[in-house]
Amino acid sequence: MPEYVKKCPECGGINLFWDKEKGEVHCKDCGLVVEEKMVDFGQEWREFDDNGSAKKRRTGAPMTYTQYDQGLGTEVGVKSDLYQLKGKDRNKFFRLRKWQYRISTAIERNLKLALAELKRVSSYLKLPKTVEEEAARIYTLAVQRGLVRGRSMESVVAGALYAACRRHDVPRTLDELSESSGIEKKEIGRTYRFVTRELGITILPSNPADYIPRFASALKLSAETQSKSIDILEHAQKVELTSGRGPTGIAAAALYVSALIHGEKRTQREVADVAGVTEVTIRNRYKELLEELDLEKDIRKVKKKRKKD
DNA sequence: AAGACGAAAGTGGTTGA
DNA sequence: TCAACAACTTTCGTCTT
Repeated sequence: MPEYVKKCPECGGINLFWDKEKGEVHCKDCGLVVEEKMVDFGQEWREFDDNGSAKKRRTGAPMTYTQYDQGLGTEVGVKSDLYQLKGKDRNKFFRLRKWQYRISTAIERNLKLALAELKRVSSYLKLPKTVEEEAARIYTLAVQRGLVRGRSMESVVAGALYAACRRHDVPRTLDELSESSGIEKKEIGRTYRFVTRELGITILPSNPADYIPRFASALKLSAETQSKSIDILEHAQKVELTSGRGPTGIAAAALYVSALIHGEKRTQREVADVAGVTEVTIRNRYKELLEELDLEKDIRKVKKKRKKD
């Protein structure tokens, strides 16, 4: 059973499908993405009160990276244990404790703040839990390696989120991340590259097809147009038109062409806006697509048809 | 008049010497 | 570290619908 029952505003069908992995709800009948930014109904595990919340929990939290110490804190000895030691050992123990305390509080304080920010941005973009977890993991690693030094915490959070999105094939554009985090696009890109390189995270170039449903829905295009554009993309990939190019531009061009073919014309500007690229880029990709994939005949057909009407 | 097209110059990033 | 380079953008003039 779906979490809620709702009708598709486009076709009235109730065959809505919640793709938790991508954080999108789409209609299986017409392909409309009804709500791409789902509210997360999941249990809220984090606690924001500052007074020893970890100890006050009634139940144990699941092991999770969105918890600043993964829910499994370690303390070096408790006071009462210390009195069993003597002299040097005891001093050593105190020193250790002090260091442990200093390091961990510094890191923890940072993580606490950062994860709150991460959570905020993530819920603004309505990212799925898995992505949020991944981002938190990446951020935690980054802090432990001191990669945040010299960079703003927020930008690293944004970078981690972006990386996590990419890894989970839940593409959000840099623009979207930038808008929701208030960090400049360049900066996010920079820290994203830095962090992934330093942590040795390999990220596959994102697949243009992943962007199609979202763009198509923003443009209110039919399901046929959508699947046609995915066909085009697959074809384009075989001819190696896609490598080296920005995935959003290609996705946008494919969508533009297939909309044209299906008589659901959108202007280049409209498509460009939702895809976050310029008309020029669409034109360039579009031209390449036409050259390589002999789609001219399809387009001519549509044009003739339109003359008749 | 709006949209499509293309040329030219500029930007930020990668790569290779 | 610097220069060449590719992709993409911005801007602007021209053609098409």
